[in-house]
Amino acid sequence: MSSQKASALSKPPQRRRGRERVAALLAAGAQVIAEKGYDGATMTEIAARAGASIGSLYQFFPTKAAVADALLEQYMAAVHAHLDGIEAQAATAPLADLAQALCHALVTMRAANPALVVLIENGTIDPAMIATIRRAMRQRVVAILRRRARRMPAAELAAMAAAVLQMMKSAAAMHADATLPGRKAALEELCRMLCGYLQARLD
Amino acid sequence: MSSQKASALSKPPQRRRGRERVAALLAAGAQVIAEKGYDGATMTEIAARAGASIGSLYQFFPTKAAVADALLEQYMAAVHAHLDGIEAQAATAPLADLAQALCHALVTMRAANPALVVLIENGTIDPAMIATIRRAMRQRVVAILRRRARRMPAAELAAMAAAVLQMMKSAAAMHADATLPGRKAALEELCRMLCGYLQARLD
Amino acid sequence: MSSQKASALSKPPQRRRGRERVAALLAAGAQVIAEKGYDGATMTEIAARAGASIGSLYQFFPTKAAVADALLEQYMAAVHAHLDGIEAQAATAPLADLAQALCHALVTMRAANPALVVLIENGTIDPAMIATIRRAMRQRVVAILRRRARRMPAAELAAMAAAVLQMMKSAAAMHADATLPGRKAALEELCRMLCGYLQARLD
Amino acid sequence: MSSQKASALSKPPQRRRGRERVAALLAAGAQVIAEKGYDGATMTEIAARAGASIGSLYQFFPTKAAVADALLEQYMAAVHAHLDGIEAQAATAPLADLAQALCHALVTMRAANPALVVLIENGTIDPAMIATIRRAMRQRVVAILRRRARRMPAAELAAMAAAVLQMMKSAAAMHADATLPGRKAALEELCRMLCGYLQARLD
DNA sequence: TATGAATGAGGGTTCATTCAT
DNA sequence: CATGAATGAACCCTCATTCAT
Repeated sequence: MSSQKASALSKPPQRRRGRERVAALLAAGAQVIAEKGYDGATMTEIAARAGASIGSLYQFFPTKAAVADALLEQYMAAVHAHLDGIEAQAATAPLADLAQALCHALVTMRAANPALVVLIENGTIDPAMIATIRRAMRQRVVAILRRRARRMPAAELAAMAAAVLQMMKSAAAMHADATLPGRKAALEELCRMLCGYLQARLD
Repeated sequence: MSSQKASALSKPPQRRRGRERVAALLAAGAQVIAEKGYDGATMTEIAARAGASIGSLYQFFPTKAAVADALLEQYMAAVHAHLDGIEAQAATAPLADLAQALCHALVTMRAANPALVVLIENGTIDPAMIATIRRAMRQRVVAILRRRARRMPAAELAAMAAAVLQMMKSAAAMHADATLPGRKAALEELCRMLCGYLQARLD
Repeated sequence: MSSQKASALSKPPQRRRGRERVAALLAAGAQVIAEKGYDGATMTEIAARAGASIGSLYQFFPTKAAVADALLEQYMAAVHAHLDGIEAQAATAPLADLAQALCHALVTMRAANPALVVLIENGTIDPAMIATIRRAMRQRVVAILRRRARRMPAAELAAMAAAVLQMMKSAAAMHADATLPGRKAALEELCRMLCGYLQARLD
Repeated sequence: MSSQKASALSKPPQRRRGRERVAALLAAGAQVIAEKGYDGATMTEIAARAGASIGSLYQFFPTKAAVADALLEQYMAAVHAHLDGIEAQAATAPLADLAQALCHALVTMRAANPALVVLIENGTIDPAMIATIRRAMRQRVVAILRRRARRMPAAELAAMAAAVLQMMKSAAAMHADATLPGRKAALEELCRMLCGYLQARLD
């Protein structure tokens, strides 16, 4: 979003005290946004929930969008770390396990960061940034799949990856829907579908 | 509340002029909400885009939420009509065609009613209403699948339906993502996955 | 309020149907105003409660204020009729009875027309009209008292009347205060005070 | 809610600037409400008349009602302080003086705080709160009277107090009615009535 | 004449953001 | 740096009143 290198922070904090503040503010931001959505979240409440004043909040995040950006950054780092783990085992693990791992990946992330979806799904965030995020995600899945399909043409791989990624999102969505009866069985069903697909396409 | 079908309208229009207004307002509402999301949409803009005054809008829709409700109602009617068609052919059509039909179902609906997703996905709408809608959708898919799996136990059918429904949503989401390169191929891939799954489970 | 002779009606209704309408509208107006106050009352609700359309309401009352004026007129007629009765007996009745009658006068009126006070007390109504009403009331009380104090100087009589009028209002206010414990006893106390005063001054 | 006294303020001001603002806002609120009534008073106008922006007003008063509540609180404090003075002398002062003091009490208060009556009389304010206020007032008058009627039974005392309180209100109302000719004489008449009553009942 | 629809100024309230201490 | 206060555009919604059928 910013033209600078990365972080959405206006001035990265120098002292320890500052770093703690930022962490608290981000945590509060995640909470509030998860509860009320991006539009519903107020800077005032975020600050309050972090035990800070609005002034303090604005010291570190010059904009409401900056809070969201920072959260997104943080989240994406976690997601990528998680995918690193899967990629490392992708070449050797049984396909069934790979399917499981993929299905669980976003489930875990979403459960841990309920604000994630709100930020990505809702149209409020800069579309360019979500496009970037999506592209990165696809590339990660491509990389994972390539471990099992060394010579598949790039286009085909890309299509597969897009499909698989959707499955991963589906799993997360399903897991998050508390009103769904038999949620566990349904998740397994989804996983089975993915597994069958992978077997058909990769073996 | 009323003995009639329900409708979010405060006072259903009685003159022709009124009925036209309501239609225009609803269309405008769909447009604006699709463009800017529920929170981003403004009653003032909806009215303006319908060529009506703000007072006119409120004459028929007592609340911003009422506009959303009315849209949802309208959309769900369309979706159900569409699913009726699929259900009618479910027993006889080849599985591949069924898979196709399912994948296309929400794609079509979403393309025709871009506001739908905004309303269902964003947390702003009454959760109870969404739960109801979801339940209805699941039942529809269950009904469709049952035509091909007459004796499958209910629980198993339900799990399958949930998975299939997610695929339908995935297809719609994919179709809507303009930034996805090779979107057509990816959609086919998704459809293939669903088809393979149905064959494995229903035949 | 209007420069015409009297009634606040825009066009006094000619047919019976019309007269019934006006009566219903006025009754509805009284109800709504009593419940929600003048500002809180809406023309729409008044019309609805009378089973009429706003259009219809405006046909007879060109303005919200016109409704109030008409009610006031109606009320004042009733009050004056009531005072007529008291005046007729003022010369002969025992002082205690006179005190009683005076105390009850506004109590009765207020109970029968709860909108009265709202209209007179709240500053929303044309002050000139209230002034007129108050003057008339004072003159009525003066007339009543004069029956028992034939030669009292006018100024003294006026002062007495003003005081007595306040007692009458006090009684009505007390009677209307549902939260007052021992309301009945308190009212009697008030009446006793008035009685004592009348005896001291008139005998 | 807070452990402190209560106050209708959302966030009690902490800086001097804030405290001054609140005072100015309250004063403006009193003015505007006195002039136009509670419903007629506008938050915008209150803010403007205090030389503040509308946001500033809402910083301290979360609601229009909160302004009224704060005023009421302030007024009642003043009234009670005034009654303290009367109560202190109630035991020793001549009855005529006591009557005078009582008659003047609300006259003074009302003259100093014209918004008081508007708030108490008009039905717009939370009825529970006025009930509370009324009860408190009655108890104060009871306490005053008890100084002169040590063994009067509670019920009788209560009835007397209610009557006396009405007299106090009547005096204030009379004093406020600019259209009343011979207002001074009328007030004296009222005072005389009260005095006579007290002599009859307390001596 | 009766009715439903149309209008739009105005009201209360919110909130991102900026300032002064 | 921290904090509380200030600002005002914008929002949702109401309602007296006027029109057209």
